[in-house]
Amino acid sequence: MSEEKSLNFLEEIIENDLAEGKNNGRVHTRFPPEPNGYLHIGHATSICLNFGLAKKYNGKCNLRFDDTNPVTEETEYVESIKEDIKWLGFQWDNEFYASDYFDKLFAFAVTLIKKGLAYVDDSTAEEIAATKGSTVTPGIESPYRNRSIEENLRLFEEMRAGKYKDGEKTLRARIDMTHPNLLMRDPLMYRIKNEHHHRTGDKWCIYPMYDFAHGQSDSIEEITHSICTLEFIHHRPLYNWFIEQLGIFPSHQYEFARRNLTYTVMSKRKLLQLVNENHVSGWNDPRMPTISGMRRRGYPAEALRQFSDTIGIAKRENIVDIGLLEFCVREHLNKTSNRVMVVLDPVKLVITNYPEAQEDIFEAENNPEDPNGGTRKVPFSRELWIEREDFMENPPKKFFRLGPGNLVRLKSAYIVKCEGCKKDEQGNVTEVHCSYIPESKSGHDTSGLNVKGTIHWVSVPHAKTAEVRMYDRLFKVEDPSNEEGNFKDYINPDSMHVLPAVYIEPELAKAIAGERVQFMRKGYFCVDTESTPDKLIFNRTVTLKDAWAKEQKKG
RNA sequence: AGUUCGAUGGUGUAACGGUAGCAUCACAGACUCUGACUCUGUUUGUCUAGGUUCGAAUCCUAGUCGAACUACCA
Repeated sequence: MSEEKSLNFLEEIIENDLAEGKNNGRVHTRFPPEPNGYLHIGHATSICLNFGLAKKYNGKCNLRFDDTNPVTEETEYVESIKEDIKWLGFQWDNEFYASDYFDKLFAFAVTLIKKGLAYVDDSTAEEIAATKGSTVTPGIESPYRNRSIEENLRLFEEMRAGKYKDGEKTLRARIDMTHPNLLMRDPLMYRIKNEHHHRTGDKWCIYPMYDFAHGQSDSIEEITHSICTLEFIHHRPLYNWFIEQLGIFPSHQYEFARRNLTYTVMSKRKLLQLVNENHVSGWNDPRMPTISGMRRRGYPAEALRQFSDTIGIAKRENIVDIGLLEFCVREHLNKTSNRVMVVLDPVKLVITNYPEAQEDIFEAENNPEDPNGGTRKVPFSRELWIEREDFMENPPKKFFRLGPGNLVRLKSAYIVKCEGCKKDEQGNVTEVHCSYIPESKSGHDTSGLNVKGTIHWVSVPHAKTAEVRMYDRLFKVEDPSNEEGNFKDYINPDSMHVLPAVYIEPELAKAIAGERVQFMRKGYFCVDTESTPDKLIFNRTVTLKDAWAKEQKKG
């Protein structure tokens, strides 16, 4: 019996609408990005919401690019957005562009002019701002507000025909300059931009403002539930006003609070800065909170969807702990990724009683969480690489790894007993010496020994190498946008640490780009897109939880 | 200051007048050929003050705190 999961507030609205027979039981949502940047994890939430709701209620979801500003928009962004949505596991029912509606929007504008509800204004941007008023003072009506319908019609046609320069004239809605909602004080509908548009080319030199395009675009597509973030709540009365005056399909807008994440920034403006100023390698840098960055980092789409589902949706301010995202990533990766042995910070282990010419080939389980995960062959010899941190000459009480006299299991191989180490003049350990117990062979252990610690290793003569990029949080503080000064002052200088040549078990050399594995006891890693068979590159997706590190911190 | 929205453990989210629940985090323990995973247990919360009611996180009033709005951006 499955637990009845409680509905979020949008699902409640939809179920009420359905119960009342609104829109003939139709549910139609849309995801409306502006193609001026790459999608980030916040968009992922919105995508999961819009596509998820459509799916849940047997409805449809459009992808619509809100491309009303030719200056900032590019085809590159359109392509990346489509790729990200598909990768997340969603397919849109229709692909539309606000620019598809430029003719209709122009006609809407003409309709409003004819109703005396829009006028051409010759005021400059500064004049319009100055007469806007404020939250406590009313605005002042433009001297051009009462032009005749005929004159407005003529001037608007002239605007379209290219008779005027950028900024010389605008088309404004004629609403109420004393309205408490600043957006209702004769908002701009059209502005002149003699710019080439990524889709309409040079057909237009006037472009509708977002506010004059968005609501009507939803209406044209007969979107039943227009879901957006909270900051558009003040725009809703304006969208409704346009829809009512035009007498077109009444889409209804609902707002939710955007999700913020700790240790990162989410605004496109800030992300663009990180890219342009080379704080990161690009929009898909694995440290970026973009969908493409997370994909490259190795975050599975399932984890992003799970995360979106877990954090839910509401209308209150929030900042979600990035640990929650990392939990979702680990949870999925734990079930799906193969285990391999990689030594990141090596020191040599010599098994003094193991013959020099000898080697063993062990059969190691790929994934203990997956019964069908299969096995792989791992070669073993007298000399192995192990992690430097897995040996201590004077270990503390709860240290379960190698120290003089200690017994430790070499994963998938033998139990060894530590006999000491070799050091250089500076006192650095150069070799750890052990003896192995032949009866303790993995899978055929008759030694009767029970050891507390297990460590990973790579056979020295068989080892291959790879570059590993150890990623950490991009920022040092939880909420960089809310700190004193510039958010860039809080960039974590150690957000990427490159290990040029770590030792990997030979089987791993076959890994291909995008492949995700668990480096045993170290974390989840993913083969980077820049990786080649000659030069393997791994990105650290996320660490494993580390109870020992925590124990040490306690001191 | 005005308008609008909001306030439940550290974080996120439920409870729709009737036992404050879930996830994560933290802590303790069990298990372990990954100090992972898994399992068990524990701590921590209704912004404040009044009111209505047998009963209030929920309804009412007042206050407090937070956010958004004053781009020819979206």
